[in-house]
Amino acid sequence: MNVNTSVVKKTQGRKKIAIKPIDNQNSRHVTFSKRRLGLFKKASELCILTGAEIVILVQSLKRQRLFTFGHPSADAVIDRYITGISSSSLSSSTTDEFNLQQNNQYYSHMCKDLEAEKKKKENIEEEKLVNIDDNNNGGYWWNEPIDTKGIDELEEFMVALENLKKNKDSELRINF
Amino acid sequence: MNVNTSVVKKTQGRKKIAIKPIDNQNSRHVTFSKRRLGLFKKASELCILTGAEIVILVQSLKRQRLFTFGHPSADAVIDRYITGISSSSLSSSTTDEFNLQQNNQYYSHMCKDLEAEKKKKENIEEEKLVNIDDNNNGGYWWNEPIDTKGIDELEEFMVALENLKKNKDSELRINF
DNA sequence: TAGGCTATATTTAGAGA
DNA sequence: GTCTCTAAATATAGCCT
Repeated sequence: MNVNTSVVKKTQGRKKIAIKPIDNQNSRHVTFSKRRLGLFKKASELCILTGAEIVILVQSLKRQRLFTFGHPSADAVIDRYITGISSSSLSSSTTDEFNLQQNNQYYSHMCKDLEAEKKKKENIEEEKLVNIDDNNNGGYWWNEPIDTKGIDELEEFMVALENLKKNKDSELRINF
Repeated sequence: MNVNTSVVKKTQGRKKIAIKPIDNQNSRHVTFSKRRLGLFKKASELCILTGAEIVILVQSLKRQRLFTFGHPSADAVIDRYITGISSSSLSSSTTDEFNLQQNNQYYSHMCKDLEAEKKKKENIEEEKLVNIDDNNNGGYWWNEPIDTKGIDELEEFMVALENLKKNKDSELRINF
């Protein structure tokens, strides 16, 4: 009277878990993926709702893959972080253009298109940068994972970023 | 038969909102605070659950206040990001020590103590760094807001961080 | 290995203190 | 500006495909 009779719940639903390291390799990976996505979604909502500028770097423990989220773009905000300049509100198109170039080497996606993008993820290698809503909110994006072998590119990226930083006084003095 | 009779709901409960810029200054601030906290909490959970290393920079639009979250510490991960080094898994205590020093100039809190800390937030100016669980998970922390006037300190911090980066080859070659 | 599917665990909007 | 309280909106753990 229990095997497969009456109203058997299809799933147990979400189970309560303790916030402690997940031992099982597989579940940990699943959780990592799901929650990383959730985190980025929350971040994008915070961006849109409050106009905040956010950067998130997430590095997986095992795979050493780096995921980033940024609005208006990770490098723009990090750059601002590094230089200590808070030139306020909206980033100029000049800066954004620069950033787009910088980020062009990664597979990038717009926040709002996450759901759609996920469905054609197989073709992701082909895409370089998808920019959709760049007038109002400024555009959100995040990188696809860059495994350890891609670190060289990352390093180049950061070198470029640092150069940007150093030249900011003369070249990127926007509204500060 | 409606004013204040029978079962009147105490609150409307959570209302559904559209993800678009909040016009009302006050609600936007409230939302910013609440969701920023929620974001950091999610991040800390992701850290603990999957052992990921995370950095989050959040800059408010109006006040230009900078909030950061980091595990094992923002500077450590950013540094790794900058140098492009992914020396894997657990950070050495040496690095952590360094980071603690670096972060010491900010009001820092441990993730797990957020709830408790909030209650004595008034005394926050007095505290410098609260480190609680530094053996297993490595320790999480986030900064209290640093307004525009504190940018100088931030700049100093980043300079120190960059120095760390430059000297890494000779000084901080841990396990890479 | 990643994508659906519920049923719950959590988060949080709105209002008050 | 912050903290609490509630009820409803979301996020997501464990399964299954």
